[in-house]
Amino acid sequence: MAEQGGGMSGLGCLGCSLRQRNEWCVLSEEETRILSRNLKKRQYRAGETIFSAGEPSHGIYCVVSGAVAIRKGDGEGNAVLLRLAYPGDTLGYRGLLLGENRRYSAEALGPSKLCFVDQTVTRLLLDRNSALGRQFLRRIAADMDEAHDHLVRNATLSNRGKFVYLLLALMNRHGRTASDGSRFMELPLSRRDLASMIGARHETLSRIIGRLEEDGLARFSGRTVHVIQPHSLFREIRPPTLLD
Amino acid sequence: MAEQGGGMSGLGCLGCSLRQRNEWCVLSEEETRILSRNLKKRQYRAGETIFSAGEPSHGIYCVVSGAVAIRKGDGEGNAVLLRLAYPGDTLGYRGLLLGENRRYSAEALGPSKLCFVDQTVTRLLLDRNSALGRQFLRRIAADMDEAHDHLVRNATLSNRGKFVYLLLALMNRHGRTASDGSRFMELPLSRRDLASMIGARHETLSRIIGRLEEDGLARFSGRTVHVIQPHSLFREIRPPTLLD
DNA sequence: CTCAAAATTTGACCATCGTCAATTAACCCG
DNA sequence: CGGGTTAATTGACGATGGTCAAATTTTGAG
Repeated sequence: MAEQGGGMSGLGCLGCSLRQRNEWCVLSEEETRILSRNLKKRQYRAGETIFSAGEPSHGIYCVVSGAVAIRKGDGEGNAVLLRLAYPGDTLGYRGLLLGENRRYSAEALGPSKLCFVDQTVTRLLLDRNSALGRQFLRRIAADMDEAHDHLVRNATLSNRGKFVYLLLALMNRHGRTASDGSRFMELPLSRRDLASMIGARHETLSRIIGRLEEDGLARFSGRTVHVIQPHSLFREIRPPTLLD
Repeated sequence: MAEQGGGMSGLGCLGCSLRQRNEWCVLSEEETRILSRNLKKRQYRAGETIFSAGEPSHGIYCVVSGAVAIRKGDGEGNAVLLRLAYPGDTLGYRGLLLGENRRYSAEALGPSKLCFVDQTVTRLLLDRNSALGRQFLRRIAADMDEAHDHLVRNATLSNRGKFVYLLLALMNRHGRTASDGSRFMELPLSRRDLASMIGARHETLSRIIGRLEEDGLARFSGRTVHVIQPHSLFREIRPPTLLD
């Protein structure tokens, strides 16, 4: 039998700290118990596939811990890493709403826990609690904004700019600040995946990384990155157009 | 007093042919009347701004006729044309859901009619008819898919490829087929806007267009485009990887 | 620990793209 | 219709990015 809930043993979702921060927060205590009883929590190994593009949607996933890569192909072998999902994020709501097959794949980047909520349960809860629907609307609207911002950056920035932006974004999630103000992190992605996130070849990314090191903006060693002066990176993508 | 409804005089929204095809189709006759009484229909001239990024959202817009450009800036003067909206499309729902200011601008490309529905009315209807919320969810989910596809294309295709794709998409909306199978259309956009849609400079677009003409794939004259063999254009973006 | 496979880096080379500048064409207001 | 402004094209050139190939490093299975 699958473990239930997100946190301490018997409490189920009620004890899940994530509940405060995602759409399920509007559920009553009883509704939360329904959710608890009907979800399947599962641990994924690094690299394991959670679901794949093209297969039917049976429900949604909620990231509990770890990080998940959202990949989408163009039908010709080329696959792009669209975004990363983190604890509190909900995946695969599109199938729930449109009843279509999955349009992208989800893969655990490292060891990750996800909760699966079947369609029937979600629909039941959506019917019982209209606020839940509103929460989903907000979630999607926010995702939409993010996608639009992404589109604008892609149209505006050079590959180097896009990568710098990506680095800063990853740093926000994965970085730690040292006592001297410099920041460092362990990259959750291979170079190939980093390259696919900015729509460039991995060879190109290698060179971009090389140039960033030459320019003294960052130091790369395997998956470890040190950014000495985060400010300098910011300047890269926010050029001194007007006085800032 | 603003005109009401979308079609023949007294019928209001009930007579609006668009209603069949957008989210409002789930409203009852009485709810539709409420909608009719509370919307403001307005004609916009070519180039006229419907709303601008940064200003507060007071409601949503429904495109009745014409075409609308959705523009989004990156905060540094660079503005990108994200997409075009056509009759039946709903604009600006994000503000309704998140209560935030507009994140993009909307501008009439040619003479266009739009209906404005105030927040309070939309919320009233959303409360009365829960199916309406579901419709909005579907709408946004579909928009989301489109945005993701856009992201994948941007990461995958060259500028030429992106432009060919754009041409074919515009052809679907604006094109007519001649007796010999060739297609032609009047472009709804300036070269600059076309360029910004594919994230390229207008000089680059000029050269892409030049090369497409050299290659005999299309003929451009002002805003008129002739595509002799639509198949050849398709081949551009769907290379003969495997046997098709 | 060892070895093979996969990932990453590097080089060479060419195509594409952006920038600056100059020209030409199209458009709008009066 | 004219004049001025904006849009579009073209050229030159440097910068960036993609492709192919080879070398090097890292990773993972056994």
